[in-house]
Amino acid sequence: MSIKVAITDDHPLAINGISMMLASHPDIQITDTYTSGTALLEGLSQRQPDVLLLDMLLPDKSGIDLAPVIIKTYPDVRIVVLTSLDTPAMVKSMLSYGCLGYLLKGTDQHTLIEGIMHAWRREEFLDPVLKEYLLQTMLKTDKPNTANRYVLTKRETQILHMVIAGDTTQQIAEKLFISARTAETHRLSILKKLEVKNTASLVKKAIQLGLIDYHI
Amino acid sequence: MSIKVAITDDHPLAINGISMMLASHPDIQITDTYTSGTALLEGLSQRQPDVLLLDMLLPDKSGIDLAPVIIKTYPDVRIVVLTSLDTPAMVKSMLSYGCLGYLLKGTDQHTLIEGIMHAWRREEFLDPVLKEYLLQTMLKTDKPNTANRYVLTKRETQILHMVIAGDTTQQIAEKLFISARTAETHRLSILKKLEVKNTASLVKKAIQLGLIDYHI
DNA sequence: CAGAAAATCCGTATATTCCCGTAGAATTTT
DNA sequence: AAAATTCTACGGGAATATACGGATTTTCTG
Repeated sequence: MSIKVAITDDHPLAINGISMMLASHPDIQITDTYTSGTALLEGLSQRQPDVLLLDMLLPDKSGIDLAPVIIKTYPDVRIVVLTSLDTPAMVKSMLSYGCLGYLLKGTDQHTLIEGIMHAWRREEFLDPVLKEYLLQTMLKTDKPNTANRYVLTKRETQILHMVIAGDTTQQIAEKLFISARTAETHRLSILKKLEVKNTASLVKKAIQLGLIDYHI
Repeated sequence: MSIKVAITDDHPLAINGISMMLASHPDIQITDTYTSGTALLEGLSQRQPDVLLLDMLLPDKSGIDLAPVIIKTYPDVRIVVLTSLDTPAMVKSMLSYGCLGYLLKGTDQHTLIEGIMHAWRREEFLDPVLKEYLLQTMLKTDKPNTANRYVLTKRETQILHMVIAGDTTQQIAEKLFISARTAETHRLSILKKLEVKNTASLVKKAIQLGLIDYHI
């Protein structure tokens, strides 16, 4: 038995660390490592691993965009999310897409291997630390069962980017050749979908969810 | 010659990776590893390394807050920032505080060791990738020499946090027992200091600068 | 202690965001 | 082809945020 594992993380340092943790295991074989979303998609078209360790924050595409595509195109690839992004909303989203595991980057060797093994057997597995944390969050909030996916439309995504770039509704309208009302409607839809009340929370949440690249 | 190196990163995985890269070097000795800002400060009060590898994003305190304190208290400790936060503003800030090196997490073994060596000799060292990138950014923007530190007062920082938490001016005023006008004035000061025009840009910039912790 | 910086307060005015709707056209899904 | 979703567009009104200018008290610092 040899489990083919691919790693996707924009930090070679992290890939290094993960590789070290897995190197000792006889049944695990690291076949590919990628540092960007495009590289990953390209590599997958060539050959598929059994288990894919996927980081959420990549330079080009976010994991939240990649996961659905990968699962649809390569249903045999089991995805284990391995990231530091640990908001409850994020975890829910990724699991609802069909990701099997969700590990935090602070995980230890034992948990990491356990996560990979579970995913390989197509069983769900959550980082124990995360499990505890989610439980606490659920207990504190009123709405326990909202499997929110935060799926924005193309237009909404486009406008979200412009909002975060600092454009006002008026400017957005001008740039997109639509009326300010329409731009406004989109902004409101985004606010509702992301369950926030104002622009400040919106920007924060969008960054939390990895919906946008906030660098530069 | 033995250089004592301490590592601070909230991800054990990253610490693992860094350790591996440095393990082979005969002159480098890893004396301490920390996963939080408080742990770091506590550890430093016991014993100080020659070189401190410091991540920007820590669970409790941000590197931008820690660096000035550490440099003031322990001037013998050379700080090398090792992070994925790579905005020009951020780099400028950290260097102006007295950090000697700035490396990206995507760095390779050779560069990492070079950075540590330079810092140990009290020489500045920038990741070559970052250098190139900064150059490009400088060429594109109009204002090349603004050594802006974005120093906010205590009150402003406090209010910035509340803004990003989603509070309105009114709510901030109520929570802090000040008039809405005052809260407003502070918000405007923050906008001016950070050179932005609206809340969306403010939140983004604050996160870029590492001024706030956007996790959870 | 003196001066500087910070925190507090206020008036007026405009700009922008947010909330409540409705509705036809285009696109995608079933 | 029918159903669902998305995109576009518009109105009225309330709430917030931004801009400009000025002023007093408190706190920090040399």
